[in-house]
Parts: sequence; structure tokens; C-alpha cells
Amino acid sequence: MYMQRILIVEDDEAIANLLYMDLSDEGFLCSCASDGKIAADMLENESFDLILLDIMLPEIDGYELLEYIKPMDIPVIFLTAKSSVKDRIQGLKMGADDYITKPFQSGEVTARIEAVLRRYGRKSNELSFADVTLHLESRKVYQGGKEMELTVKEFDLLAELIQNKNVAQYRSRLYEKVWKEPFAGDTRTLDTHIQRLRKKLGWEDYIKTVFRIGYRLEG
Amino acid sequence: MYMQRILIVEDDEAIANLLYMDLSDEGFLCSCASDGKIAADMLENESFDLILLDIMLPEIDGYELLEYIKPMDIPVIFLTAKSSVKDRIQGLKMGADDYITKPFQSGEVTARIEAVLRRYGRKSNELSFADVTLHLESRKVYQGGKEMELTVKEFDLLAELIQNKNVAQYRSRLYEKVWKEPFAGDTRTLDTHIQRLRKKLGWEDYIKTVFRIGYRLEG
DNA sequence: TGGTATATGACACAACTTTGACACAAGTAT
DNA sequence: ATACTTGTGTCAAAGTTGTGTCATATACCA
Repeated sequence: MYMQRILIVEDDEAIANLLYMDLSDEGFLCSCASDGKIAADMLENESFDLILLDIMLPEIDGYELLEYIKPMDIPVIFLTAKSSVKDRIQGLKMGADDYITKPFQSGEVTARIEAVLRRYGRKSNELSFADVTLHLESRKVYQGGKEMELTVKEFDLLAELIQNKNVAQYRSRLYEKVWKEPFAGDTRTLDTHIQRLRKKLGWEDYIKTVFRIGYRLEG
Repeated sequence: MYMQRILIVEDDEAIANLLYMDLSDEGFLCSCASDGKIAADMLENESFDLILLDIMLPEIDGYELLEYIKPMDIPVIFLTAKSSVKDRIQGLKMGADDYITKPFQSGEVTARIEAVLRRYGRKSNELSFADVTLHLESRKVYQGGKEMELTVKEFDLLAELIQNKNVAQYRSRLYEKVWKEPFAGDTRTLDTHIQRLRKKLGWEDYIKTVFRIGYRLEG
């Protein structure tokens, strides 16, 4: 699976490390630059899908670097201190795509990144979990390199599960997302499809039932 | 603590007020807009963490407004009449994150809002107390690193206790929060569940009974 | 200080709900 | 026609939850 590359431009080593680890966890390929000059060098030699840019930097500051990045058509998310309203506004005016205020929760950063990438149409069109990969455009499914035959409903259900891995999803929500109609709740439809997925993929252990709630893809 | 800001877009004043009061009670910072035009103006000038959006609106209707909101990456929950199945489906298709049918119970709205915010990574999804951690979205529970099996009611009750640690909570309040129905008061239901939690977690010392009042999680 | 009324703890049990397994029929596509 | 997909019903198994009973604890009052 193709990994999104992210450049973290941040001189505070603690924050840079935190970001690096969180984002690596989430499946991004990260590089760090501790000042604007190093960042500019890296941008010359490698390509990135997104840049996280601290404003306060030694040597070349964030604004200057933003000017340099602009013609490259790479989305930029600013990192600013919570207090500096002026920075946030100026950042957006200068063409940043979003900003995140420090300190931040890890989930927040991922969410923003994915949102920005999606807006730029650079979000991967593949979903993976364990040994399975879904190609969303071709709607092909591979398990351990071998192609699998999934029906439409199975495919959609699996995609929904993977997109929300490790989240206990209510049956109603799951049903409505996949079937696009209100959940009546007195039939075995959803359950049956879950069983079929489990069986076909051998995922009895990955797809957990959360009693009285729904299902969770776990791993 | 940082308060989440919610924009309520609803032309029925009674419903808007109801929502406003309920959500303010629950610790959200609310603003109301009575039609789509006003809402759009407010969105230009303020930032929100979530939008509650009625579909039937004068001037600009909900669907149109949703298009406008979409690029802003703010989660949207639709408010629809119970009967209009078509609306609900179209809402989901257009990218709403959830919907709530009118008339609704107050608890329902809060629950959905928290779920959506959590999904967007804009709300903490963990609760901890002593040696126990609850993951709200996966609904997993760990005690000292080991996963515990809690039932739905046990989980909800524990979450409610932790969220109000060191507060003596009336049994009626506790019951109504977790069971989402009025408290009759002449059964052993709540007590039994408290005992089960105590036993399962070995929390005989943490969960104190406040005689004639209710319970308090203490530490 | 002891008695009384009330509230809670402990626990077992039955009713109830939910889910898994599976077969079948109706609907669709090939 | 044929093969495949999909939804639904039935039944069994598994798990959850409410309630009653009785013992014990607490507050209050004489």
C-alpha cells in the first residue's frame, strides 16, 4: 500500500517526536526538519504529500517557507500556539490549508491531515487491514496477495469496518452506512453478512461482536 | 476545560430552545441560527466544532447549507422528521455524519454528538480512573493493562461514575443517565449493577455509597 | 443506649434479549 | 437456463438484566 509522506517542520524536538510517532503509527511516512533551511533542502530532493509547518522557526521562518512551498502545490497545515490568533489568520491568508493549535491531541492531527488530503484528492484509494487490501476504485480485494471475490454488500461492509477499525459501531449505524436506508432492526440481514465476511476471510478473530451494540474490527 | 461549540440551525423556536438548554447543560457552548442564511453568516465569522442542521429551513434549506459546510470539515448532524425516510437517506448520502429524528429524547442528542465528535478526533475518547481506562469508541476496558469484559450497562455506568468522580450522584440522576428512562426507585436494579462493578473491578473501596443519596466514585 | 424504620449489600434465578448457524426462496445478472 | 447474490425466518446457544429475598448496615428517635 502506498504510504502518504509527511514533512514535519518543527524546531521543538519534543513536539516533533510526538508528531513523528503518532503519525507513523497511523501509517504515514514521516520526515522531520528542525528549521526552514533544512526543510527547503529536503523539499528539493524528496516529494511530500503534506507539510506540517511550525511558524516560529530559526533561520527561515514559517511564513517565508510557505512562500517557497506555495508553487509546489503541497498542502500545508500550520502549527501555532493557542494564543497567537494573529498567526493563525495570517497563515490562512497566506494559503495554508488548515492550522492546528499547540498543544494538540494526537487524534486531532490525524483527522485534520486526512481531511486536507481528501480535499486535495490525494488520499489513498486503498484500505488495508491485517492481510487484506481493498482497492476502492477497482473494487478488487486481495488477501495475502491473492485476489478474493467479494459481493457488493460484502465489499461495502468490509470497507466500512476497516475505515472504522477499533471502533465499536452500532448495528444501526453500520447498516445505514452500507445499505443507505433506515435500520429496522428485526431481521438477520446485517448479522448474516457479518458471518459471511468472517467465514470468507477467516476473520473470526478480527471481527468482534460487541454485545448489544454492534461489531468492531479489532487488531 | 475547552468547551465544544455547537451551531444549532433550526427555525422552530421551541425545538431550538430545547436543544440550546439541553446542550448548554451538558457543557456545550451553543449558538442558534433560525435560517440558512444566518447560519452561513455565522459560519463565516465564528468557528464551530459541530453543526445540528434542520433540513426544512426558510431561505436556504439544509441540503444547500450542507454543500456550503462540506469544505469546512465540520461534522454535521441532521435533524429530520421521523417520517421522512427520504430525507434521512439523502442526508447520509450527502455526507452528513449522523441524523436524529424529531421528536427526540434529550439524552439521545448528547450521545450522538459525543459519538460524532469522538469520531472526528475532537473529543477525548478515553476515561481513566485508578487502574482502569475506558476507551469510549472501541468500548474496551483495561485494568492494569489487561482487558476486562464489561456489559453495556456496566460500561455506561462506569463511564458516568468516572466522568463525575468525587461527586456524590443521586441514584435517580445516575439511573436516568445510564438507563435513559425515569427512575421508579423501588427496585434493586441500580444497586445490583453497582455491586457488579465493585466486584468485577475489585473497587469496593473506590465506589462509595452515600447513604440516602446515591454513590460516589472516590479517590 | 437501644429500638425501629429504612436503605443497601449479597446473591440466586428466571425472563428476556441478542447473536450464530443455516437453509431456503426471491431476485439479478450472465 | 444457470449461477450468483441477497434478504429473511427458524432454531439453538450464549449472554444480559431485572427482581425478589434475606441479611446487614445506617440514621434517627425516644
